Amino acid sequence: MKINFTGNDIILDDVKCLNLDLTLDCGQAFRWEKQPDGSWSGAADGVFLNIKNEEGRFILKNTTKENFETIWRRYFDLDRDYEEICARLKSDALLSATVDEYYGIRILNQNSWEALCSFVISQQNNIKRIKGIIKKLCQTYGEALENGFYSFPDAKRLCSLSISDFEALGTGYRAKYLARLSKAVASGEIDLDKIKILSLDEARKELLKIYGVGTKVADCALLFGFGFYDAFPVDVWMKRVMAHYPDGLPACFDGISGIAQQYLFHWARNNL
DNA sequence: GTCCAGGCATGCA
DNA sequence: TGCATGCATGGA
Repeated sequence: MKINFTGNDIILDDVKCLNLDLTLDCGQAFRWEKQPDGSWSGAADGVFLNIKNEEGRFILKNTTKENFETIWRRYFDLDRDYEEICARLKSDALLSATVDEYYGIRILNQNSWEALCSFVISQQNNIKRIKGIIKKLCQTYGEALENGFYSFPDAKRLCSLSISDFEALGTGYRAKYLARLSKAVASGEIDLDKIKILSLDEARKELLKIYGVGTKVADCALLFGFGFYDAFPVDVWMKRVMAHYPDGLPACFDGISGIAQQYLFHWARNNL
C-alpha cells in the first residue's frame, strides 16, 4: 500500500483485496451510505469520511493525516494481508469459488460501543430497519458532523434515556436491553476496553453476561468491534452452512474464521 | 390478514 | 444442557 497525502485528500495506491461495496454493505456496519457518484460516506469514532474507489485507487476526501493514521488505517484493516488470507481460505472447497465471487470483503474494526449497540439492535431484525433505527439514534442523540452525518452517541449520553426513549426510536423489545447496557457501560460496570485485551473465550464470556446479548450478538461484536478475527457468529444462515461442514470448520479457517464467515454468509444468502 | 427479519430471556423438562 | 414460546416493529 502506498499512501499519498495530497492537499486535503489521501490517496491510497496498491490496496489489495478491498471492495467498498461488499465491505460497507454486507451487514457488518450499518451507517455507510452510497452516494450518487459511487463513493461511500460514513463516520467512525465521531469523524466523518467520504471514500471512493477510482480506477483502483482509494480516495479519502478531506481527511487529515492524523485521522487516517489513528482511525481509518485500522478501521479498514489496511495492514493485514488479505491476499494471503484469501489464498488460505480458498483451499476450502466451498470457499474456493466464493472468495473469487465476493473478493474484497474486509472486516471493519469498528468502535466497540457502536458495534455492541448495533448488534443488540440487529437481533431478530432486518437490515433495512436496523439501519433506520441506528440512523435515528444518531440523529437524535449524536453530534452533528459533516454532510448530515452524526456521531454514534456514547454510553454517557445514552445512560440517561428511559426505556420508552429507546422505544421511540423503533427498537421494540430491545429497548430494555439498550437502556440497561448504556447504564452498565457508563457506570464502568462493563469496561469495553478491558474486554478487548482478554482471550476470545474470556471476552465472549464477559459479553454474554450482558442482558440482551447472546452468542450471536456477542460474536458479531467481538468480530466487528473488538478485533477478534477468530470469532465466528452463527446465525440462521450459518446454521444452514454448517450442514456442509459435518466435521466442523476446516483448519484453514484457524485464526481467521470470522473472515471466512463473511464469505460464507454471502454464499449462503445466494445458494441456500 | 399472515409471515418474517443475521436472537434472546424465560420457563420447563 | 436442551427445547418451546413470547417478544416490538414494519415491510413483503
